[in-house]
Amino acid sequence: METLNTEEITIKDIAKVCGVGVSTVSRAINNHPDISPKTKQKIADAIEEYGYIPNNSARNLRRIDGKCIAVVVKGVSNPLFADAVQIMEEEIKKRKYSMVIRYVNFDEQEVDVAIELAKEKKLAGVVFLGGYFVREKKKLQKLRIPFVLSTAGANVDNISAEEYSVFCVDDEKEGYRMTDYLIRLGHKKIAVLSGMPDDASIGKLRLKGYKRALKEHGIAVDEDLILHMKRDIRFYSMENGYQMTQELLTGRKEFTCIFAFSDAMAIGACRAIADAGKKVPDDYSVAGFDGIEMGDYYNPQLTTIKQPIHEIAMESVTMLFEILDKKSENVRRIFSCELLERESTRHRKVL
Amino acid sequence: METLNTEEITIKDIAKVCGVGVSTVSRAINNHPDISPKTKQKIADAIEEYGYIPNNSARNLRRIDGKCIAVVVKGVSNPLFADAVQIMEEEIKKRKYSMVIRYVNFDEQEVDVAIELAKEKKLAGVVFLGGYFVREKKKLQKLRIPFVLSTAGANVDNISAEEYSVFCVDDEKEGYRMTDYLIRLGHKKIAVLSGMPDDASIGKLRLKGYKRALKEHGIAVDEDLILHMKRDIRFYSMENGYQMTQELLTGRKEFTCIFAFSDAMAIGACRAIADAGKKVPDDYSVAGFDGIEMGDYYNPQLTTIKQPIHEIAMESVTMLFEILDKKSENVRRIFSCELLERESTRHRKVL
DNA sequence: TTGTACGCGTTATCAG
DNA sequence: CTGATAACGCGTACAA
Repeated sequence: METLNTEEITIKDIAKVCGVGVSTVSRAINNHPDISPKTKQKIADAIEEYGYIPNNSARNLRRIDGKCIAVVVKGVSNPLFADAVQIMEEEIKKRKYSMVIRYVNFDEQEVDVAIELAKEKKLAGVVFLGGYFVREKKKLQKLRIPFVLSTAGANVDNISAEEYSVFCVDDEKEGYRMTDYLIRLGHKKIAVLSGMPDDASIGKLRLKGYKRALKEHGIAVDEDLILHMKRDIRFYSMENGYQMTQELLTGRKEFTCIFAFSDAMAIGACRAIADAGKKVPDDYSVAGFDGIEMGDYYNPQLTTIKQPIHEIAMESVTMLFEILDKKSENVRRIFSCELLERESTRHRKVL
Repeated sequence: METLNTEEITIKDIAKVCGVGVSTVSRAINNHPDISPKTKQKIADAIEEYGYIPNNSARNLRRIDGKCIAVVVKGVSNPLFADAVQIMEEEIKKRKYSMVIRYVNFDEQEVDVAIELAKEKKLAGVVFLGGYFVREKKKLQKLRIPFVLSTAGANVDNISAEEYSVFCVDDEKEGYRMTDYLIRLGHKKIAVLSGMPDDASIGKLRLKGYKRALKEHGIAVDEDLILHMKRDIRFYSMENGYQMTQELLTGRKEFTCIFAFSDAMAIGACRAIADAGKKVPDDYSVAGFDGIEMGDYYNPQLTTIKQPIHEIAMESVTMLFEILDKKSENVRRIFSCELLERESTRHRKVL
C-alpha cells in the first residue's frame, strides 16, 4: 500500500518554482494586464515545462461570472442540430465567451440539466436546442439566468405570449403546407408518421396542420392512416419510420402517399417500401420534414420541409446576448420553412 | 445597483433549515449508510422544498474518487459512435459509476481534453473513442489514470506492443478484404476515396491494404485513382465523398468502381454518380467502410465493411474496469469485420 | 507590479 | 448516528 500516485501539480507549485506568489501566476494564466512581460513569460515557461493544467472545478467554484454559455441539446442524433451547434459556437466565441455543449437524451429533463450546469459553471446564459417545454414553467423559473428556446416545440398552446424568448418554426403551418402540397399532387389517402400518441409538442402541431389541410380540401380524416411512433424505438428515427410503414403496407388500408414528421422516418419509409418490392415515388410518394443533409443525398432525393436552421441558430445566440446586455426583452420569432419539391413525391397515378 | 440576485441555496441552508450539521446533509445526499432514516427523510423533504441542487464544482473539488468514467469521442458526426456510447453508458452505469461524455472536434487534442477532465472530475478512467494517437505518447503519460483506446486508428506502426489497451479493427486487413472482394467481382480500375494526404492512421492503413490487394492480383497501383479528402470539408463526410467523386467523373481517368473509406463518403459518391446521370451499381460499383445504419436504408443498400462496434464498445469498457480493479494488464484486441455484400456493387460489366 | 490571506460549496476525517 | 472542522485549488480584495 504505497502512495506512489497523484503528485498533482497545482498553481502553488508553479508559484514556488517561479519564486512568485500564486496570484501572480493566476494573473498570468488569465491574461490580466497588470503583470510584467518578463514574469509572465517565466510563468508560461514553467507551466509548459511542468505540464500544469488548472483545475476547472476550483476555477468555477471561485468565479463570479463564467463568461460561458451552455447549449443544451435534446437528441444527439438529430443531424439538424449539428449545424446549429457549430454556428452557435462560432457566434459565442466571437463574443469572447466560452461555450459548453451538453447532449441530453429524450428521457432526461433538459431544464434540470441546465440548472445544475448553471450552478456548476456559473453560466451567463443557456440555449435550449430542441426539446419540448410543456409544463416546465416552474422549473424554468428556477433557472435564474437568461435563456432562449431554440427550435423547440415552443409554439405549443401551453407556452404563450412573451414569457420566454422563442425561436422556432410554425409546426402547424408547415404541417399544413406539406399536406396541402401533397393533396394538390392529387393524393387523398395520405398516411402520416407522427409523434408519440401523447405528444403535446411538434408532433401534435404538425398533425394539427395535416388535419386542417385535409379538412379545407374536403377530405375526411382517417384515423387509421395516422400512425404513431413506437415508444421503445428511438424517436423520429429511421427504424421507427420503417416499422410504421411496414404496418401500413401489411394493413388493409389503402394509401398513396406518406408524410413523415422527420426526414429520418421518411427514409425509413422509403426502405420499407423498397423492401416490399414497391417504388418511390411510382407506387407511393413519401415526404419528410426537417431538411437534413441526408435528404439531399438519398435516392430518391427527399421532398421535405426545410427548417432554416442556420438562421434559427444565429438569431438565437444573437438575441441571447442582447438579453444579457439588457438591450432587449424577450422576443418570439417564428421562422418560415421552405418546401423542397424533390424526387420522392409525384402526382398520383391515375388508374 | 441593488443586489437583488442570486440567493443561491447551499448545503448550509439546508442544514440550518433541518437543524442538523452540514455533514449530515452531505451524508443524506450521497446515500451514506450511517444516517437514520428519519433525518434522511427530513433532509430529502427540505431539499425538495427549497429546490436545492448541489454544486458540482465544489463536489468535484473535494471528492477523492469520483467513481466516474469519461468517454472522449473524436468526431460527433460519426454515427458509428452513437451506438458505442449507448452501450458504454449501460455498462458503466451497471457498475455504479457515472459517465461523462465529451465530444471533441477533429482539430482538438483529445488527450488534452482528457487530462483537463481528469483533474476537474477526479475521473477513475477514460475511454477514447475514435481519434488517432500518433505521436501522443508523452501526453498520454501525463494522463495518470487508466484509459483504453477504442476504435482508434491505433494499430498504427507508431503505437506498438502492449503499451496501451487497444480495441480496434485491423484497418489494413479490412482494406485488403474489401479491395480483394472488388477485384474478384472483376474490377481492375478501382478508385479510392481515402483520408488526408498526410494521414498516418486509419486512412493510411486502409490504403495500404488496398495497395497490397492490387499487387497480389497483379494490378498496378494507379496514383491518379487515389483521391484524398479535402481539408476544408468535414472529414469522412458525404460532401467530401461527393466532391472527390465529381473530380473522378470529370477527369479523364477510367474507373469502374469506387472504394470509399467511410460509408458517408460512399453515399456522397452515389449521389455524385446519380447527379452525373449514371447508375450504381450498373455503371459504377461503390463500396464503403464502417457499417453505419444508413447503409442499410440507403438506396442501393451499401456494400461495406461492418465494424463490430457493439463488441468493441462492450469489450473496451469491460477491460477498463478490469484494469481499474487491477485484474488485468494492458491488452490489445483486434476485432474482425464483416464484409456485407449488398446492392451497391456488382460484377464488372463485360463490354 | 506583486504577495498574503480569505472564501467559494462541498466532502472526508475525526471526535463525540 | 451526528457535528465541527479542515482541506480541495483557485481568484481576488487588500496590503505592500
